[in-house]
Amino acid sequence: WVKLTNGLCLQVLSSGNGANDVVLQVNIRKIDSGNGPPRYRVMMSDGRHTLSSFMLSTQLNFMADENKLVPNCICLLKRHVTNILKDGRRVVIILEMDILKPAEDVAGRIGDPTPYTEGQGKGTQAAPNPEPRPPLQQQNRNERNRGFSKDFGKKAPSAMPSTPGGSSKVVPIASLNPYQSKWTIRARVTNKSSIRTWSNSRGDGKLFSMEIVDESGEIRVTGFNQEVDKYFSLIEVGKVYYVSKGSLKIANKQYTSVKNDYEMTLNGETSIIPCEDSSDVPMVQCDFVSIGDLGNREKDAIIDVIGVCKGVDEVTRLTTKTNKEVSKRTLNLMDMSGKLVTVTLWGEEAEKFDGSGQPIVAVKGAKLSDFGGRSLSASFSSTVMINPDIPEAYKLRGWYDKEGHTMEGESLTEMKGGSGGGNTNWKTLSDVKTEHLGHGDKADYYTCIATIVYLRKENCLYQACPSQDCNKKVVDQQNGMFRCEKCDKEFPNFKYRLILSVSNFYWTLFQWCHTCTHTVIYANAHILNSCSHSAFDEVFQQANFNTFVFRSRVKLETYNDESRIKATVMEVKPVDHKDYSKRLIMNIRKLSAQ
DNA sequence: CCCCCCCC
Repeated sequence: WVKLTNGLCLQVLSSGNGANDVVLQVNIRKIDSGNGPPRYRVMMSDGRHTLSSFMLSTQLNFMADENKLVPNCICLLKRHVTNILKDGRRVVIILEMDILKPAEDVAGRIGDPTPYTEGQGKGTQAAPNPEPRPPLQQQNRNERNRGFSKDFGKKAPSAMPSTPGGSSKVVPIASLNPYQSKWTIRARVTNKSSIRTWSNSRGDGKLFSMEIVDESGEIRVTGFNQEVDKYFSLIEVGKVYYVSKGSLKIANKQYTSVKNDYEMTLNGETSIIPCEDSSDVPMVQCDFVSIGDLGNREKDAIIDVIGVCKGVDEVTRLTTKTNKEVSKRTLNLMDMSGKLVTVTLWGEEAEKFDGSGQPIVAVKGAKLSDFGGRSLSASFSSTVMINPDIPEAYKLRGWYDKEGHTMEGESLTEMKGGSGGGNTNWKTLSDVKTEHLGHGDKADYYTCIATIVYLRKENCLYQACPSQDCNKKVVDQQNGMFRCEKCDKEFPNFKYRLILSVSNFYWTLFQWCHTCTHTVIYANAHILNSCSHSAFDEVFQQANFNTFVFRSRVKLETYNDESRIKATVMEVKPVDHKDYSKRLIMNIRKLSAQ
């Protein structure tokens, strides 16, 4: 059972743009629209009056085409815009509407509404509305308006330049739609692309795009060709502009996180004029997703994220499949969900990123990938903000400094290598044993802080293939040649490589990767091979009783019918004592809480 | 009218 919002039909008509939850009964007919898409004229009844000046916006045509929107059904009008025609008549374009009750459940026309005629309350919103507005509805309206007032842009007129179209009314971005062309918005540029060219079957050209924001919302704006020449250099990120006229079309949500159903294209009628007095225009609009919720989002979703940068990798250069050189850097962000996620930055953003002091990092428009479970990548339309001046950032900073920093956090991104911090699988050597790491199908990786107590000198050197990047042990052919099975080649020479193993009372065998070896013993393989016994011993003696962070891989291996755990050290790093202490304190807290 | 964003 639904009740029509008696008397509110006229309010819709007079309220201009925006959102009004008004319950109305529908009558509808198709009108002749020539070659264009069909258009539907809608007559609405609020139980008291009928108004025939509604039009269904074409993106809602499906409601009529599918015979859902039929005479007598009851609808909730959620969003509309009122156009004033040249002759002064008003037309209400329905932008968003839900069907509350299908026609078959409604016993015909409700009440005995009379047609409203122009002049019956003309001029103001003082339409006949004898019943007081229900308080709940008032509340709803305010919520839906997201806080922007009816006096939106009221401070603008004094500073308002004349616009080419002669329209001087500053309207909120949220009210822009394809059915009105005379408007001016006042908005801040939050993101601006570089100039890009394209060439395809439909032609070629150049373009740039930007994102602009005001108190009511945001919109993506694109300029092509002449508009690039006209406006690209004028536009500065962070500045506020009056933008008048432009074409609105339905946005393709696939490529943007901008929260607007429409996108704007600059055209010959457009004017863009800088606005100096702009402190009241917001800086940026974000709709942050908790890192803990990223698992519930679909792959390739474009989302906004904010977190504390718990760890950061070095920048690396890589060549893409399309032979393009690009810089890459990954960071780990943690938020109040206690979850971490890896975020990849690219290009200049990767190069200049400074993660020192664990800054708050917000990324607007990051792309969610399923790599390693869940990870994020900054894409061409992303905005990366370091310690942004927004409430969410201060809240997060406060939380992290007070309690968050003691949390290890759990990462949504399962890392196979690298550090990034925060998601390291820390184990003691006895944990490795008692938890039977390496006994599964896949190898296990862990990190431990350990001290070298013994390095085996025997067989620490081997003769390896001399070709670059091949470290396979060569077979001495006993004729002065050395054969590499991997390269399937014979060489007159080889290179000495170090491989160290260690036995101790915790562990049976460590095999050290070559690069790691150099961290723990300060000698070159060729020198070691040729130096004196005492010098050789000295090198090994020096290595003992040094403590490092070891990242290792463990896997059960079988040979000669005997299975044993083989551990290979993948990375050796000096101990970061501050970080180590923090982790110990955290562990103590965990224990004391049990 | 573009929609290209990479790598593990």
